Amino acid sequence: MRRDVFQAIADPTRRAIIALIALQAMTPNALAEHFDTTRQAVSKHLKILTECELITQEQQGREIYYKLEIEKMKEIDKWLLQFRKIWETRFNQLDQVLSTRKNQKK
Amino acid sequence: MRRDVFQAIADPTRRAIIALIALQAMTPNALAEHFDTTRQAVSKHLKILTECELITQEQQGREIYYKLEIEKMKEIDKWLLQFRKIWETRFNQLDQVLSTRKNQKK
DNA sequence: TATATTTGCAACCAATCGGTTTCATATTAA
DNA sequence: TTAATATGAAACCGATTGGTTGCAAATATA
Repeated sequence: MRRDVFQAIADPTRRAIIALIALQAMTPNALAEHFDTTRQAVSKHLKILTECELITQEQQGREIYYKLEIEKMKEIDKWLLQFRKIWETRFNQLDQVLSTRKNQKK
Repeated sequence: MRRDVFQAIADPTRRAIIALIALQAMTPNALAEHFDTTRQAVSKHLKILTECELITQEQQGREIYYKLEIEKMKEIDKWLLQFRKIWETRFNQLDQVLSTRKNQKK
């Protein structure tokens, strides 16, 4: 069972769940109201998100509040770093082109 | 056929392909040497990456060089933005706690 | 021209995915 | 205590995934 952050955010419903509970912790029932699926389907998504430690649960009576583990989201950011370096370099190169043109105008 | 950037980066082989061609454009054969699969499997991954416009091809004789469209990678960065806001805010909050403690020491 | 190389595509396959319905369990309210 | 509510787990299902093998087409080389 491959279960990592990248596989977790591949599904649009899971991305929406993440975005929702990023704002505030929510119960499966409350979450399910936002989607066109059954509560059980949402529960399955929550299970997957829990398995890759993107979310944690907090029991409150018979309700369970799920909250985002924002630290785990940084893993994606970390992977992106290598590419951000590239596109920032290209931006700088473009910057140089522009400033060179400016100098030529002088 | 759902085909977006998030689904594309869900597979570890595809993430590796992206990382490789980020450094320099490569042919399917050259890429396949880096993996424990057939060239055809790599070709399938390239097709998926092409479909979501993460990579483009450039024919050179009978060889085809695939290169990364770094701009498309920014879509992931863009989605991450909403969460980066949160974790930066939390960092600032921690910062405030630390500076408050400093003041208390005075 | 005949042969080798590079590539994409089609057909097939087992495993996984995302969904459903049904059911069991735990907690709260009447 | 009984009924309602909130939840997770299991069994099932069709579609998709990531892989394979075999083949056809295009280009380069002998």
